[in-house]
Amino acid sequence: MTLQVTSARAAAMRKPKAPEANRARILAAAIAEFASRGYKGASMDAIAARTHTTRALINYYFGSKERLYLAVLERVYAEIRDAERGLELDHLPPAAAIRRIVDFTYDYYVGHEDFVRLVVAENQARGRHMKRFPSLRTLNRPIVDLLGRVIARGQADGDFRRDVDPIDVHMAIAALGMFNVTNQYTFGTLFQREMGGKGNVARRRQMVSDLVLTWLAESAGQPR
Amino acid sequence: MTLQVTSARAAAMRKPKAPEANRARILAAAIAEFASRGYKGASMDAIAARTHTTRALINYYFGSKERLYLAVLERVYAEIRDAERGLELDHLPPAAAIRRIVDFTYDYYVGHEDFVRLVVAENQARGRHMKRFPSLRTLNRPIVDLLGRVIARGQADGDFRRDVDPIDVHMAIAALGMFNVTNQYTFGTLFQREMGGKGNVARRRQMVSDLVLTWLAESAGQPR
Amino acid sequence: MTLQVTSARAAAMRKPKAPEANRARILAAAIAEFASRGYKGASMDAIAARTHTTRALINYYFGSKERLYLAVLERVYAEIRDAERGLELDHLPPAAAIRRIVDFTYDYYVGHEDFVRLVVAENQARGRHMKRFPSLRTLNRPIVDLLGRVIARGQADGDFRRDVDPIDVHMAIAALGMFNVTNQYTFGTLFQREMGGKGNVARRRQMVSDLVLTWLAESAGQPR
Amino acid sequence: MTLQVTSARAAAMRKPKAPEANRARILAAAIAEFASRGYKGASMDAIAARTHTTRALINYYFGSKERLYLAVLERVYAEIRDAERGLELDHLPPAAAIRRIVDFTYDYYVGHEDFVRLVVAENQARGRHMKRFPSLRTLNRPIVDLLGRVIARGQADGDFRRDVDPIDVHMAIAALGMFNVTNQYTFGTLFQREMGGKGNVARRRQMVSDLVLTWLAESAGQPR
DNA sequence: TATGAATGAGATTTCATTCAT
DNA sequence: TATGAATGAAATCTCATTCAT
Repeated sequence: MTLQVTSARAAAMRKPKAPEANRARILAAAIAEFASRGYKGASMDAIAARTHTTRALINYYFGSKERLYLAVLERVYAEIRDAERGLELDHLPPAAAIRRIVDFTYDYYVGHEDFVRLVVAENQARGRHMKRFPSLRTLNRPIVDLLGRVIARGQADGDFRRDVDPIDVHMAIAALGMFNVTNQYTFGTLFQREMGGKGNVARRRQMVSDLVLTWLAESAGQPR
Repeated sequence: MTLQVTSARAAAMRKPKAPEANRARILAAAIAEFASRGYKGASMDAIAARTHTTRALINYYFGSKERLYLAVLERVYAEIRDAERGLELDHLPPAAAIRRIVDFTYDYYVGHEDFVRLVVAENQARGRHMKRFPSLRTLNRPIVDLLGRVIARGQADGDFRRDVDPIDVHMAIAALGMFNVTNQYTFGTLFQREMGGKGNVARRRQMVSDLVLTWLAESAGQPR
Repeated sequence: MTLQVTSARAAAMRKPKAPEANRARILAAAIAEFASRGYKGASMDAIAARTHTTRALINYYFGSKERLYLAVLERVYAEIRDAERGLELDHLPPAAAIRRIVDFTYDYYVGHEDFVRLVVAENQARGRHMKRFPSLRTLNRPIVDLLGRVIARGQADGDFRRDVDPIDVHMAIAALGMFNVTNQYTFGTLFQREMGGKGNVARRRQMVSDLVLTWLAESAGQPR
Repeated sequence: MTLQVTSARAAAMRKPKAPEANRARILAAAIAEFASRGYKGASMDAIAARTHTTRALINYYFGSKERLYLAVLERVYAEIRDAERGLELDHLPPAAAIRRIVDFTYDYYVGHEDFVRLVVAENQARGRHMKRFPSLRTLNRPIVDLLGRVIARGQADGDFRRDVDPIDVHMAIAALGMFNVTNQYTFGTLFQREMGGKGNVARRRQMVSDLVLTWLAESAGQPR
């Protein structure tokens, strides 16, 4: 930013300091910055400042602001996929497994606001980047398969209704969990409700399980 | 930019054409622009161009970009409150009234993406404007009172469970309805689901009613 | 500034509230504003705000920003001329009369910073307005005649040197008095001296008299 | 202004030509511009035009208009300090040394109107920048020490009065010298006097020496 | 591999002035 | 006599990107 006038600059001495580490630090800073300010609001300079590098270096590593943003999206989706893969549900009865999935999802959103904000930002951008870059289109999510297996077990037990699409269930869980984070400011202000990670998180989270489980249990075992 | 000295400039014809109409057109264009691009991304020039006016005129009317944005927020919240007030539910049985509320809310979001996007943008900005301007903090919403009355009737009939907070119910309805719009791009792409106003809207909307009603009906009439 | 949209505006009722009083208030506000911020820095809006009028009205009264500024200059020079005319010196011995002139001038500058600032601003503008408008060029100042008479009396008494130009004396008095006001910020900061109306004003003022009187007295009564 | 989307812009040839020279040219142009038009009146564009660079480059070098202005102030004060340091007075008798100081100061102001105008402008701004930036507050000036030594020698010889504060003497010299430059337009017009570098500069300058020296000599050698 | 230098586009805001009424 | 409406011209600052080294 500031210019230092060195009359005779020594162009020779350069200190190549672990490019991978640099890259990782830039990516972490970019996640925070894009999550915090959105794509347009994010500043390459701010990211450079957070990492003690320069705009030029970031462009050198990632090519452009947009490609950096893509790397960010890829990273946060990879992380949630990894986390979902860690869920062990097979030893749980179906209803308990559903509660486990809901709790995991709800808590993940509460604990990873950056992820939530990035997803929202991408939607506000109408999925522009996701559309243009195939690498982001193929990201599927383990959570749907897990849900599918649990639901099947519940149906086999006669505890869950029969006409259930796992994606619908995931949508409901995600919607209820995300709203707690995404709309915390307007909803909290308008209705005097603590939201996000504040207030009675456990209670709000349990309501999500209850909603899903009562719906799954309805008419189960009855001819339709 | 240019340094040439325009000593005496000839000001061209002015046509003062109905200031109210101008103001209204500017506000409408601002709603679209802010909803489409967010606060930072929105351009005063774009709004001026959409309305065949100038940046200076917009500042003359609204004072600054921020105040224009506030006028936008106030307007869209006023509109949804007005719409909610138009709901007539007293002649409907409780369960039907709930369905009516859900349908109304769901359809309002689908039909007013601008509103949804503005709410999301304000949340992404961490409610900065809502915090700073008292006029936006006092906006309450009729929907909660309506819900409260319907729930009370259902409880009186013994059809709804007893421990129900209307704000919780509104939160669930809003969450499920908003997600359909707010996350349509990422969710739609990742799980190959048509979202927003596309695909089987009625089916997704009905699932919301079902979720809420099965939850409301649970344990009703039983001692707790 | 703000726009109030009155659907059907009553163009009839106007309240003509003493145009002269308005004009005077505007002029007073303009003196303060131009003195405070300089010609370029002064804002027509600020003047309008100080007087609860509008930019348009000011232009209506004075024609333009420049003509308003001219009226300001004329006014403040008229005021100092009037004040100078009030000086009664004939009954004082020459040396005392000189002290009286110095004190008056010094105190006038200290008590009328607006005047001083306007004079400085006009000089910073290289006398542009004074040059262009004849009405400002003819402003002479009674102080020089007063000084001339006092000096003549002192010379007649043999107390003052012979080769004295009253304008030179006025220049010295004005320079020493103005500097106290005009350079108070830089000089005060750089040399830790209270200046302007602060600190030991009487002492600084007396040094001016002393300087002038010792100079006037030098070689007096001696053949040259 | 224009809304057209320049998707991929072809950046033209750049010629990085000696950053130090650029910086120096910008600073020189800034001195002239700020001195000529004051802080507010100065235009970054004008400075850019004078140096065949761009506003953006100036911001790149100096950060902002204000910081550029600070660099200007620092520079001109550094220059006068350097010039003052060059004065050699020890071989001169006290009275002659005083004349030398007066002549130097008077001529410096006449020959460096930019410096004088910048000092005046900063005072008109009420020392805002000097206050805010510590680097400008610590600027002291060698001239006061020089004066102090000369005065002490004169007192030791019994030629100068005893109760003398060198800062007071400098104030008088500066006031009389600056007035010749700062008020040249109004004073010259009102009293038909050539001022600044015009007219009988030597005569006006000598009057300053005379004033100071007669005052310094007064009561010298007498018990007080 | 890395970076300082440089740039052009774009964004908001201020402001004096003018016109129709 | 007075004013609301409207405007064009500046002015500053930010920013992503690129080039030469």
